[in-house]
Amino acid sequence: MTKAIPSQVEEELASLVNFGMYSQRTEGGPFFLVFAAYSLFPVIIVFSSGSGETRTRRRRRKPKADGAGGEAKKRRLSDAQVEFLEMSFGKERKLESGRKVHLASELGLDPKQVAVWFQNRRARHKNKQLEEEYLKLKSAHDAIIVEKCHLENEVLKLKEKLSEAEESIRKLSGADGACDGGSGGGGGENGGSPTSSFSTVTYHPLVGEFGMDGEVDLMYIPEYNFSNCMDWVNLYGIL
DNA sequence: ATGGTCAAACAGGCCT
DNA sequence: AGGCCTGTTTGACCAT
Repeated sequence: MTKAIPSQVEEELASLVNFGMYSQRTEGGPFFLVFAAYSLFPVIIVFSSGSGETRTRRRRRKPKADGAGGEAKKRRLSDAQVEFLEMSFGKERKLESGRKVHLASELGLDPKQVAVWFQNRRARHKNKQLEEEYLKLKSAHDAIIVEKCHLENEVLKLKEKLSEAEESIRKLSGADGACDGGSGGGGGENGGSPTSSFSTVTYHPLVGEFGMDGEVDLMYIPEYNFSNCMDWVNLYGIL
């Protein structure tokens, strides 16, 4: 039985509520900045679409007009009302029937309004949690990318050292090359060089040769095949 | 004027 | 059946 409030009641409530209705914007200053970050997170869309993708929602309604033909005005809650509701929400996020009625009478609101406020508040809370979760994952991801870059640099340095060492060995063996006969086996044409094994490594764009398997499924791996770690750094604006 | 953001309100499906 | 969740619409407000 969650029917629309009769228009008379609604008007009375509206007049009760009306008193500080627009003070929130005028006195609140740039409070909208608090919510500006909400639009930053495509991941939130991914999260939330996961549970509801099979639903089909019908298009809908005209603005509600009461029986007398008047327009139902949307009215903001006053600062005091919001503060009270926030306190209540802080104590308990669910709203059982008795508390709803009590809150409504305390605030001079319709119980339906209180219920709607709690619903919307829970939704905002959830969005904020998702946002925080996303930021945590992102910073973990960035840290891993940086780590990967460092490790790949280390690999490059080690490769250089290795080829220098190989060069020295070649020179030394060239010096007594007469002894090398024709067997050549061990070294052979691939030089027996460990570098060849490096050269055949296929680098995963994210985990490289270090295979951080446990982390992979947490990450977004793009199609683009990055040639080196600096591409990642540039892409993500890290370092 | 227009476009963006936010909260209030609504709609429809799901859950208990 | 009633409440909750999620997505959407609407209106108020602000910045440009």
